[in-house]
Amino acid sequence: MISVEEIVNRLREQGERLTLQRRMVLDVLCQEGDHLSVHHVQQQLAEQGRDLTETTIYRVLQWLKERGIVSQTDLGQSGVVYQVIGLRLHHHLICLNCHQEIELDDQVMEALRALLRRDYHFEPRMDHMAFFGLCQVCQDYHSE
Amino acid sequence: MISVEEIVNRLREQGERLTLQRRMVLDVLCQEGDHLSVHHVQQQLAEQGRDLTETTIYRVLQWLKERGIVSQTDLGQSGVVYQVIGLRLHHHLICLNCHQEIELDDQVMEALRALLRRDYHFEPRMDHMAFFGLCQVCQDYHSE
DNA sequence: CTACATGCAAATCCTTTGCATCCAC
DNA sequence: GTGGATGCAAAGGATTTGCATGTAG
Repeated sequence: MISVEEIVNRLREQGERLTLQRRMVLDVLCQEGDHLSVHHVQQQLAEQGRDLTETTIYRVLQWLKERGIVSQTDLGQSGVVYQVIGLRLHHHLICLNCHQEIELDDQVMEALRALLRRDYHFEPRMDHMAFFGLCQVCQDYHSE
Repeated sequence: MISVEEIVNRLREQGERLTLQRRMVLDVLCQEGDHLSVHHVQQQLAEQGRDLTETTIYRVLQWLKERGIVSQTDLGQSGVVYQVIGLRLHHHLICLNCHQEIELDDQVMEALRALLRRDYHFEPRMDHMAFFGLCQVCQDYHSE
């Protein structure tokens, strides 16, 4: 489990500047955990009476992403979402037809990761992927 | 190898309406093959003295995508590109740091495709993927 | 003939930028 | 004190929409 304290300490050790706004965004990310959009982060904070500009949220999330703290995922119709890396590691299968989102265990990525490391000397950052295709129901329907 | 004729015939058999504009977009996609953006398609056509509105290009590409004729890929910094599926099948590794793009043989996707089909009854449409991470040079640099 | 596709202009959505002010270290 | 972060307003870019007109089947 990952806590805000843990992340803050890690960043401080790296000599990063910890502002109130950065802590606020991290708070929400750790509380909510899943699939937070920029707008969603702002809403959550507003409900707690803590206001942040969208601009700042974009900048903080970008900053966290560059430091490997959060992942950024484009879920297609559901937009772009952010998530603390390591907090409930998983991925998604998204149906192009009915837009159903199926959750995918991280384990399925291991073989591909290993292959990319070994054969391409590439260090993948596949922390929250979205794969598109057709779910079983829509496959059957399409082939009728 | 896939030709415009072949695609047009396939669509006609499905009862799709074949307009001049749709043929024009298909022409460019089959001629150029690789990584065509909406803007790029428009430019290519303009050079041949054949003008199309961006709106129409968006609509045609969307239409082709829904019918499984073209793939749509977000390459990150390099934007969104389209490509005829089956025409030089490949994928990309993209460095988050230096933005280098490494080409990836389609073969590496087979195991994951098989797993998604078998364990999730999901028919993946992974025809032109982009995976992000760090290339060897940037890994070494980052760890200094 | 008719339903569907296109062109144009305008709207919309998401994200970034410039610049003055503020604050963490 | 000072460099970097924030807030605000405005710009930017990509994509979508409404509606009149055109055209494939």
